Amino acid sequence: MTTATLTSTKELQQRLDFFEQECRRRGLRVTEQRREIFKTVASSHSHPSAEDVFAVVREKMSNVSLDTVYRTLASLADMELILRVGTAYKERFDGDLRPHAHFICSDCGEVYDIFYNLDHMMLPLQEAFSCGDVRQINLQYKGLCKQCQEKRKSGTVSF
Amino acid sequence: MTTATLTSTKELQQRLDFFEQECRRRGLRVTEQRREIFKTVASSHSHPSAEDVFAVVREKMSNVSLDTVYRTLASLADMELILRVGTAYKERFDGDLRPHAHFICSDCGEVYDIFYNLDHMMLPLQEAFSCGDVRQINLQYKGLCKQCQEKRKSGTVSF
DNA sequence: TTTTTTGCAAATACTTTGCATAACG
DNA sequence: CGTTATGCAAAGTATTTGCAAAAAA
Repeated sequence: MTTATLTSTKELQQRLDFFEQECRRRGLRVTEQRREIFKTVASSHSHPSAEDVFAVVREKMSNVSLDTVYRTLASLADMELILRVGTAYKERFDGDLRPHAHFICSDCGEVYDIFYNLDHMMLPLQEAFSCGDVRQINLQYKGLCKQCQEKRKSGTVSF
Repeated sequence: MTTATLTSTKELQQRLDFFEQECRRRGLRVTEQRREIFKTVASSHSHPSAEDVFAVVREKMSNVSLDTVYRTLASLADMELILRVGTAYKERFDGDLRPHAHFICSDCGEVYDIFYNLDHMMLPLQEAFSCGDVRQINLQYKGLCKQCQEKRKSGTVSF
């Protein structure tokens, strides 16, 4: 299995610079909390939850609050500076067992089917099997659905 | 975009038969609630949430409870008769923006990185773009990690 | 100085659990 | 009849929100 190279100090600094640049570009203020929260996720290789991030950041900033961590993680994900492993929405179920992918709207959470031959998705399967017993392959395309694109254009939402 | 064929009555009946067969094989009782909940998800094309399923089932069985729906959906997913669109765990974040896939354990929720060239994942992208503006591709392999496999073997958990 | 962000506390959503009764096999 | 599943109510997690004070630009 390919091992991830640990992020170097130089690389991390570059990412921090880009983070600040992106904040400024979007008119978001570069606060100590945002910087620490971003640094924590950017340098972690363990896919931390909000609570995990909170625990780490708390060691440096004893007064940071959990809701700031939630708010910041959400905005960092919106800015595409970090990724969500899941979908940020309540669980949904699918009774269609035919192989297919999903488009998931990151604004409204709507799920659309994408039927397509997914045989080539099986290629990394051998890699995956080194982690455990693979029972299901889940291919998701995340982004903004047409309706939410329109809403952002016309409305006050300005992300 | 390829359109899903609506599940025919015959096909649905076959799936219901298989559902009963699977319940019996695992020593689970075939109750009216389980049958209705399975039928609802199996014949839906809208990726319903637990609440959605509850609302539909309630029309036929006015006294069904939401916790039964939750319990049944969980066991149907464990039996692999239906799929979870998400991961059934709290959200986790990833600071590594290099393209890679994830193995996610359906028992403990642990996430493992799978580094692999994902260029061929881009193929269904055109399909996905008909739904909206794709910002991220998420490839998940779900199953049991090695540790949880051991736990099931040795312990009392018998799914 | 003006506007955004934070921390606190409280509220909300979603999901799970204990227990007595009902229902399956 | 013995065991499993259900419904009810209550608890438990995860996440979000309103608001006054603090901090960035």
